[in-house]
Amino acid sequence: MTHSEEDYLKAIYHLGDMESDTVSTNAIAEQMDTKPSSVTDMIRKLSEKGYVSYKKYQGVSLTDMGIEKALSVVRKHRLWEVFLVDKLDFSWDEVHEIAEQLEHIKSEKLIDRLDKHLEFPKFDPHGDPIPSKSGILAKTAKKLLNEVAINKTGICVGVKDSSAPFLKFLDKHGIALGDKITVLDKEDFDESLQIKINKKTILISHQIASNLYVKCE
Amino acid sequence: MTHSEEDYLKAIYHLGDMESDTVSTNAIAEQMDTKPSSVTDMIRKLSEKGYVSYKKYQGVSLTDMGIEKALSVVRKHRLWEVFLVDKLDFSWDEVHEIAEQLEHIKSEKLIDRLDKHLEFPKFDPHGDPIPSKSGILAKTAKKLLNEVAINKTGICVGVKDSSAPFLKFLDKHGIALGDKITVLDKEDFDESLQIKINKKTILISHQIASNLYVKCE
DNA sequence: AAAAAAATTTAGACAAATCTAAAAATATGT
DNA sequence: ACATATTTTTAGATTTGTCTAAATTTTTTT
Repeated sequence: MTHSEEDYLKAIYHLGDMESDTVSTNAIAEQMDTKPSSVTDMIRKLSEKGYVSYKKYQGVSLTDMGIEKALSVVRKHRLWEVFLVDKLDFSWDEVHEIAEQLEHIKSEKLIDRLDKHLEFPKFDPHGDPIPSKSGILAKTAKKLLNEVAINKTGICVGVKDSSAPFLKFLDKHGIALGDKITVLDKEDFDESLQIKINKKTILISHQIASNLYVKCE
Repeated sequence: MTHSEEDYLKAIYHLGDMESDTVSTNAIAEQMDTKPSSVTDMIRKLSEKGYVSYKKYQGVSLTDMGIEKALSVVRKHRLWEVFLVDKLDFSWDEVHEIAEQLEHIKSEKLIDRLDKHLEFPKFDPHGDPIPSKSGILAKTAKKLLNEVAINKTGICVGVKDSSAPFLKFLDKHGIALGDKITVLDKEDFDESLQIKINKKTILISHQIASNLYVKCE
C-alpha cells in the first residue's frame, strides 16, 4: 500500500462519510487537488486490489477492506495530531500538514505505543473521534453552536471549517477546545450570537457560530 | 529533495565518514541494497543539483551542501530513535527501521520541538552522537569494551562482530544489549578482562572485549 | 426526444527511480 | 606490458503516478 493509495482511500472515506452513496470522480479530484483522469487510473488500481467497488461512469464506494484501511489511516492521522498538540505544544491549526506525512509511517507497534503514551485519547484536537484499533468510531453528540438554544451551555469540541484562517480567528478570540460556552442571546436581524466564554461576554457572527461544534449535556 | 535522494546522501555520508576519500559506486550500491547502475543515475542527479562532486569513474564525495543535508537527516533519524526508546519504550534494537521512515518527515519546527521535548539529547540509543541544528557533531560516546579504563562503567550498546557464533557466545554468558558492564581488572598477560555484569563477576578474553561496544557517560 | 453541457474514461506522453545486459574504463597479476 | 578481472557507465526497458487532449458516456436543457 503506497502513500498515494492511502491518500485516495482517505479522501473517498471522507467524501462518502456524509452521503453514504457512491463518490464521484470529480469530487475526489477536487478533494485531492489532482485531475479526474488521474483519479480514474487510481480507482481502477484500487478496484483491482479490492479496496473499492467500481463500475465505469458510476462512481466508487469503499469495500469493507477499503473502510478498514481508511479508518486505520484516519486513526494514525488523528493520534499524531494529539501528539503534536499535547506533547510538542503545537497549536491545533498547525498540525494537519505534519500529520498528513506522519499518517503514512508503517508500524503497527508504533501506533499502539503512541496511543498508550497519549493515554488512549478519544478525540483529536479538532474534536473528531479517533477510530479504535478495531475500527470502531465513537459518535459525539456534536451540535453547531448556532443550533444551541438561549441560556443553554455547551463544551467546544470541534470545528466544521478547519481552515487555518478560521482556527487562527478562534485562537485570537480566546476560543479553544474544551471551553464552556453559554448562549446568552440571538439577534434576529443577522443571527449573530451573544455568548459567554471564559467569564467574558462576546458577540460572534452567524458564520462563526455555524462552524463551531459544541457538546451539550 | 526526495526520500531517495536523502537516503543516498546519508549512505554517502556514512561511507565517507571513515575514509574521507571519495566513495565508490559499488560501495554505495551494497550499502543501499541496489544496483551500481542505479547508483550512477542518482549520483549524476545529485551532482547536477550540487550535493555531491563527481567525476566519471572517480567516485563521489559530498559537497558542503551535501554534508549539511546528510547531517540534517542523521539528526532527524537519531532524535526519532531517542523518542522511540525514551518515550514509547521501544528497545534499542527495534528502532532503526521506524526511524528510517520518520527521518524523512519534513518540518523544521517538528524537529526543533521534538529536540526540546527530549531535553536536547546528545547521543542516540546506540551511543552515536546527534548532530546539532547547525550541523556540529559531538565525538561518539561509543567505545570498544577493551578501551574502557578500570573501574569505569558502560552500557552495552552494540557489537562490532555480528556473526552468529559471537552472538551465541554473548547469549550463553548472559551478556545482553542494554546491560551495565563495569571493568574490574585487566590481565597484562593475555589482555583478558574481569568485568561485573548483572551482579556477577566474569572473565572475558580480549577478543570478546574488542568486539563489544559500550557507551560511557 | 434531440441538442448541449458536464462528467468520465481512454490514449498517449512524461518524470522518477529502478532494473538488465552490454560496453567502456580502470585495476590487477604475472 | 599485456591479458584478465573488476568496476563503472551506458542504453534501453519497466513501474508508479501523474498529465493533456480527445473520445465517450451520462445528465441536463430546451
